[in-house]
Amino acid sequence: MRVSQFFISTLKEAPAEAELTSHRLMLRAGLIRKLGSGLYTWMPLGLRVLRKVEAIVREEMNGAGALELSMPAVQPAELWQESGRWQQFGPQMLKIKDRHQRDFCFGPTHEEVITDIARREIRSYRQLPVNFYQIQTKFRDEIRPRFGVMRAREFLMKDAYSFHVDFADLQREYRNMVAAYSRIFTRLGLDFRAVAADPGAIGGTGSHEFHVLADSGEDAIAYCPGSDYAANVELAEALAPVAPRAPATEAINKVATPKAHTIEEVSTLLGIPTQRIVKTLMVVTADGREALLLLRGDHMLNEVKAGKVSEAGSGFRFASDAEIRARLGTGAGSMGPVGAVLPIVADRALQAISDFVCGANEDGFHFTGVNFGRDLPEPAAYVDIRNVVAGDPSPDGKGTLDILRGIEVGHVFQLGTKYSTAMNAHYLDEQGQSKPLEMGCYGIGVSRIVAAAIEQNHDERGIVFPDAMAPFRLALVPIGYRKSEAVKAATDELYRALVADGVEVLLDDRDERPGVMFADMELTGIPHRVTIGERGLKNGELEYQQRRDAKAQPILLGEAAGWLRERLA
RNA sequence: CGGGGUGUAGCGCAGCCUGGUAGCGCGCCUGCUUUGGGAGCAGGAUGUCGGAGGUUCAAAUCCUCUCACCCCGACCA
Repeated sequence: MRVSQFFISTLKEAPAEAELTSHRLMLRAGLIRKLGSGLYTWMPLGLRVLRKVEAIVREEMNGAGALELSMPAVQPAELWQESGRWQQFGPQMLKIKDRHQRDFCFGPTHEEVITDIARREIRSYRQLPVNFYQIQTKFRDEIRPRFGVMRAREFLMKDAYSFHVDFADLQREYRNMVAAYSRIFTRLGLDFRAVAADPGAIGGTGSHEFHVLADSGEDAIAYCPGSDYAANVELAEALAPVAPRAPATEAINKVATPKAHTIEEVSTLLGIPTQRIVKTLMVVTADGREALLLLRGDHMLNEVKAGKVSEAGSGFRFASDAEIRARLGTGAGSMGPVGAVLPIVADRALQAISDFVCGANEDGFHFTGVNFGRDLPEPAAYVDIRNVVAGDPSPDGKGTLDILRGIEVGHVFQLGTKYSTAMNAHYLDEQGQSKPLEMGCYGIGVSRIVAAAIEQNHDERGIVFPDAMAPFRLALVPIGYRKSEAVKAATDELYRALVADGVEVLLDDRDERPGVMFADMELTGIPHRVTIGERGLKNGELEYQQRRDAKAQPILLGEAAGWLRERLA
């Protein structure tokens, strides 16, 4: 491709709205343009990248035995009412009406449609197992779209759904998909990690996420350097402390802590480390029950875990200041469990705490020297409701945890019979018995991968695409293409040879100054570059440089085509 | 949805407080010169100042409403 025949539209400055590096670079490089919130046009250059990712995903899915199909993006409401998700999915689903005022949605996912296909088409165990997938545009009306295509409302997703006679076969296919995903992200040249995850709203018995590792990632991953343990922090278990609780040595004492409302402020004021302060949070469940959650001051509440304990239930929220005052007679900065009449949920770490500090349920006062079993009742149970932190023991007992940040680009679920039961998708087994289909589902955020790859691979000059997803493999940059016959002749000959070899080469034949061409080729992340100039041609040489290299190396003009063919193979 | 912020030329921004002819840089167009790291000179085009209403002799500027977008939280590929 010649730049003069293509469309390159780079920017020196990124629009002010773009904060994240990958978003800025995608805009600057002209890969995408924004249409509206969470809506992006993929420009020709960007679309080439997206198609590369798509092709690799497709190849590996096919290779793993999955079958591609294509389902409608617009889906009738009836299916969602049947599964119970028409209401449950909530405002994130874009609901639309047709001319007859019938309800539809723009598909945020396709469990319902595929289950409908399965119940119509799959009648016998002889048709199983089967794994269907598609690569398709999805729409989720996110509360807050951000970071460009990283969290767009309209995005490209590969979604696969498998059906099985029993759970054992589902687990077999699940492992098959995990292996396929690992091949996909490896081929894409990404540094990634598969981690155990919370199945969340989609439900089911087990799930793993695939994360591209990047400091800017929105998810925290707990992993054990000494073993293969890795889990989303949402899920990673914080073990109960092994050390027994030290005996109480202090008497309970009320101290004035004016203007100290946060754990940090109380710690500084009293000169007591945050580990010996107990943090009290008041929550209200969806059905109006109230409870207190207790955590060590240096720990953070894990809302996913807390949502699973009965006192909090699913869908709890934090109590408002007014509710706290009404129940405890104090502000949020001085609340505590001593004398409180609410159910208490204590984190496991508190099993080992003694002589601690907590709010006194009186504005501007805290207690010191507090001990469970003496100053307040021992909590009925200690449960895991906190986020693990670096240095915590690994749940597999093989060392300590460390924390990494990642961008979720894939998620696999064992759904079991959740949808097949709700939607009556059954098959007949060998004995002629009707059984619900066991089901798995497997997603990859295709468009998000592009952003994640850039997040992981860039420098001050721009994008550094892994070879496998670059829009072009090689840039030819002639200097004086329209001035020097020698440069033009050498460039055209090399270009023809490379095109004949099937190399995806971009020839910058614009009448631009060298700096402009270099800057554009680097910004857009093309991994290899050959510069052709009169200076080198005098010695029969061209210059070759990889995107990550600081300097170019000379290559002989006569051998260039062959050398590059080998190099790029 | 709660909290914070921004809307002025394609992009980045100034002007607003203290009302009085709408500006700067980059980009774009033309010409000449230049040509190994985002060129120089000369000339040029481009704005319903997000929208509506109000105050005023006069509104980008003050007031009210509204819309859009961005950032921080809960959701997710």
